[in-house]
Amino acid sequence: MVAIHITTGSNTPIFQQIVAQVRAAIASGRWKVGDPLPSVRSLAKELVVNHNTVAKAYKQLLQDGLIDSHQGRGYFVAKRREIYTKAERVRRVRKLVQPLVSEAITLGLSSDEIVSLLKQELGKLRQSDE
Amino acid sequence: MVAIHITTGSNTPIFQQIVAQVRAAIASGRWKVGDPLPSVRSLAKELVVNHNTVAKAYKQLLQDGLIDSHQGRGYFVAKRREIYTKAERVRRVRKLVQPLVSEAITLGLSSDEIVSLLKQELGKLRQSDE
DNA sequence: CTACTGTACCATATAACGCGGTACAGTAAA
DNA sequence: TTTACTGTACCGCGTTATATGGTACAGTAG
Repeated sequence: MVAIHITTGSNTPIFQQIVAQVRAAIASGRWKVGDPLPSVRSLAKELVVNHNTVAKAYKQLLQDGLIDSHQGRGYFVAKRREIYTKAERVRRVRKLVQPLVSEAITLGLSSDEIVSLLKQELGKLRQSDE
Repeated sequence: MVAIHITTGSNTPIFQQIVAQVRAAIASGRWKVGDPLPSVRSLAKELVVNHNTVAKAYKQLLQDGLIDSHQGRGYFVAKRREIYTKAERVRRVRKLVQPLVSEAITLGLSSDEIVSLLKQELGKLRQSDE
């Protein structure tokens, strides 16, 4: 069991769906440092997609520093590294927050509701991160 | 002055950049109900893009119910309509919040920092909404 | 040796994106 | 009415992104 599922015919590319879900699995603590990821070929087989598509997703995660690769052994959840400066990390998150706020407000949600939803999602994470 | 600017060579399509910025302008209160949007052709000229690209963006915003169109007159910021049920709106926002949380956490931000960033962006909005 | 890993290619097909052009209907002011 | 704007709908074209299928090679572990 891998707990990754994709939706073909979606507006978001398959490889991005994989990236997002691996990222979520790591962020939530479901996958811990050192845990092996499903191999490129096995995950491709399970999702019924091409192995190149999975490889593309893993390549992205590797570049983001979220996973390590060991030729012949596989991919593993990486120890958290600071690949960006504090300012850069804040900048990146802000860039994600802005469209979220715009959409949520135009959808008719109140500020309190938005904050509440965020806290709710944050609450789903494990406290295991020091 | 229109206060819309795009970045060519970005990973996000031009028409989506336009959608996001119009949405932000409306959400922030900078553009109010009834305000005319720049015409398809004039905005296209200003951004140095094709008029079809702007039309595509406006079509999206029209479908989202954020703007009204009047043939021969132009586009105008629409009165807020509830085109989705409460549950559906929450569901949509949650779908946006989840990847944000994943990315922010894996980037190394604390929950408090994330909440703080959100509140900060919310604070930039006008209180003019009823 | 064998079967698994990552990794790197290649060619191909399809779709998305953006451009340029054309066209037509509605609106408003000269 | 004429003119100059508006939205709107096409068409074709080129470029890029996405995904597929195949092949190949190097490293790892039993």
